[in-house]
Amino acid sequence: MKKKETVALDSTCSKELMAATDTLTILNGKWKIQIIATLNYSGPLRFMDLQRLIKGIGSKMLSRELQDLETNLLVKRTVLNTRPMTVEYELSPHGKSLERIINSMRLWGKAHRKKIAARN
Amino acid sequence: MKKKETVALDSTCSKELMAATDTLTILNGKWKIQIIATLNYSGPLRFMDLQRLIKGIGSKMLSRELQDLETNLLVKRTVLNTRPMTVEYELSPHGKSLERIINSMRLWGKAHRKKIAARN
DNA sequence: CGGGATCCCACCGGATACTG
DNA sequence: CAGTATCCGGTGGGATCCCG
Repeated sequence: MKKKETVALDSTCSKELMAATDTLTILNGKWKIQIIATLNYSGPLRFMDLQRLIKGIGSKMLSRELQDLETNLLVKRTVLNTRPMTVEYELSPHGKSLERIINSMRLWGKAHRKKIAARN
Repeated sequence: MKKKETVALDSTCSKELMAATDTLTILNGKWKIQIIATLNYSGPLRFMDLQRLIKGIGSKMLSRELQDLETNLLVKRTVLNTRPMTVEYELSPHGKSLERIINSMRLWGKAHRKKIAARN
């Protein structure tokens, strides 16, 4: 017997496309990629260290973007029992799984720059 | 003599990361991915056909997003000599080169949904 | 048919100040 | 140290109307 299709295939298959848009939305925001890349490169970092490493970001934005990433389980937040308090942020395995995609985007972006530059 | 580094390698190598952010920016906007995927699937389409296929988009947004994509050389716009006028849009080869990335994002997005759903 | 012009609002993101 | 509160300008995107 014939296996039933799990997804209705309309012309654009927008149900499937939503997953791509989800990824875009999660990565969106002025600092998300830098935060992820910084944590991926440097390992666990405290709030202030992140702010120092990511040039130009304010504490409000850093805080909000980290909360977004934590909500999406990409970043783990750990409060250390010290005085004054310190908090460590680190990429979760799920967060690290973004490395391949970010790298693809980095490569495509570089190729794209050349295309645009050659456009005159 | 020593070749000079073209990019200063700070801890996060933000110059390289910019290319990834570029890609994000180009793909950003509520409808870009749908437009690209629709053109990729259906081939050349007229303005109205696109609007019919992409449920919910208004003419203003469709127009603006298409202009963005055209500026970035992802889409080719062709005005046909008919009455009343018709315009055809199609993906450029450069635009088609996004297919792999969009597909990666689609797969990651699906995996991410499961992760989030299992979070309880 | 293929858009542009206008209005409108929600949200993004920066600056500054403040708190436990 | 690690944030939150507040204010504020800019932009994204929808609705509607209009034009060649």
